[in-house]
Amino acid sequence: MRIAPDDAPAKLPTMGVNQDIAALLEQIAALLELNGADSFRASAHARAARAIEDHPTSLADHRDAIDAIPGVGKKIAEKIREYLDTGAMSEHQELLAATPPGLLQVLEIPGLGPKTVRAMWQTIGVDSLDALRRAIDDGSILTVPRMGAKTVENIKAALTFAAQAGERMPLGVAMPIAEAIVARLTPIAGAGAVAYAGSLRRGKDTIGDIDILAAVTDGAGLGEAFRSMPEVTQVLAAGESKSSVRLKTARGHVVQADLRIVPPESFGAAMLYFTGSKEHNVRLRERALRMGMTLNEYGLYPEDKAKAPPQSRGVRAVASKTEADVYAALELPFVPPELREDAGELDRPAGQAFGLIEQGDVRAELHAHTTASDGAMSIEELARAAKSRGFHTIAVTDHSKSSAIAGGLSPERLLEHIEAVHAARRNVEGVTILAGSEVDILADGSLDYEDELLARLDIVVASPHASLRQSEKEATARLIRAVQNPYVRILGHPTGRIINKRAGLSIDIRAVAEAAAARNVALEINANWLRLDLRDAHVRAALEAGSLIAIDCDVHAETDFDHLRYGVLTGRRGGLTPERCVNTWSAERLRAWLRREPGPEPKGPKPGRKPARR
DNA sequence: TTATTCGAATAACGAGTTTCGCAAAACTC
Repeated sequence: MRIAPDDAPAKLPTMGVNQDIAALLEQIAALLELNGADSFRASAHARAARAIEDHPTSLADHRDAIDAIPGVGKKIAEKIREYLDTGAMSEHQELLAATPPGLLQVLEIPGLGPKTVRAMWQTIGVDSLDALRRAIDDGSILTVPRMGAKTVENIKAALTFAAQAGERMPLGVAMPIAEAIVARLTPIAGAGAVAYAGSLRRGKDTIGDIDILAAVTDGAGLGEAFRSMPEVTQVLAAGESKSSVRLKTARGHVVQADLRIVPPESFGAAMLYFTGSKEHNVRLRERALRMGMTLNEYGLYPEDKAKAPPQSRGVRAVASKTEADVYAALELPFVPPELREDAGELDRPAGQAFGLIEQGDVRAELHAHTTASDGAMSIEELARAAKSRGFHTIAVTDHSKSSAIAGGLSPERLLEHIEAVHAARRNVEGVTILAGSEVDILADGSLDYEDELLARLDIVVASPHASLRQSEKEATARLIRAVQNPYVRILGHPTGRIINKRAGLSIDIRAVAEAAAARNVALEINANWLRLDLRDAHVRAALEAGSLIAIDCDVHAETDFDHLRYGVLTGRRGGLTPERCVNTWSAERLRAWLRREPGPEPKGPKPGRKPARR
């Protein structure tokens, strides 16, 4: 189905057990901070929450694996078991009883940290966003220690910002904004370099704020230009080397952007620092210390125990100019930005490259719609567009009959459509046009067309579109049954999530990927930036389970081909190599895979007859 | 709270900017 940004919001969190546990631990971390507990205790809970959020298997089913997760120690493992047994964590309940729940929202406001929020609570009883607004209005907020007129102004602006900005911004919204800023600042930087960094460069599916780095000898003009861009609504910081602004784009997006200026010789070290993740940087700095060096955003320096930072004392850096220099000096392989998450990427020995997929490797689009269902192009227009992008193969996969609002094809119309594809082949040379279908996976895991009809297709993409609020168990069984259909080649947008709008199916990705691997079926990364489904953690788990991956743009209009970069970024975050991605294969290899005999029949009662050979 | 390393004690990155109140805390990435 065509997914556009203006789709009606429908927030329906259907969370898995891991997500529930992660949310609880996250909240415990915030509550600990508010109660003035040891900050290391708080951050330990936050770290554990992140680890569990991305853990591929449900902790409910793998209780013995809990202690093995890095960042989860004895105490937190106990709390998780308590939750699995009782549905609650007593420490969480106690903290909640001792802390007004509204304080958690106050803590979310940028610029307000735990110390300040706690002070406001203890001195004037601010216990919610409403209470905070009242305290601002009646001036009582000024009686809080270390609270002045300027801070109050900033809080007011932050409240407005939070109301406008809402959730984290999708990758596909943030990227063009960042590129526009870079394009604007580059001429001003002269010989210097300007680049975006942060979670955007790491390719995360959503972005908190936009980070821009400039490497120039004199940055005064650049900082000024950045702060006076027409979209800027507020300047948060205006230092020599650092500026921070809030801006509102012409399309109404509200976002914070930071500019950091460093001397050209520090560009690599600064890119590392500003790209993050913070956790990755901490590991790098710890490693540097163990090797007798210290790493900051200006470079990697010999550690000499002096208090003042080395760059201010004219100490010569061991490495600083490029990221690769710094990694090499730390005896590490160059880590692609997408993998810098402190998720084991530093365990790889130097000299062993990651070999991740690149956009140029992709030679086929295997999920596209035409005017026959809800696409904007005819078959021939689609084929020519694919050819102009350098693809050797394009699959026409219009919707099946149950997707009525998307103009799904009846069996009769599908037969006609197959003929139309065959006819188009005669008119468009130089690209292979596959006759396929994006077939709905019904709630019970059966498909929307009979096997006899599926047998006539070159490729079947099976996707869930409805019943997206099933339990994890039902959803997993549903998808496994779908990949076991002998004609299915790709499992399309497996969870059906829409970023910031719909959580989608919660699944045991490992079980689904194992079933797919056994049948030689590929799991799709839907590259549409509102989907990015599979998501990064799922890709990693799928690869570990031995599954193939497809990256598809789910093309409905010509510009949808441009989404490919987001799908590739997501694949890279999951550690995807070209070999494991069917879209990178030669036309011959792809053809052989599509025509292959299906894998062994699943165990247990057989759902259907043996497939006929096509 | 976790991970690590002298196994019970210890460390857990590093810098810029703002604000408040005149040196230092707080916050952010």
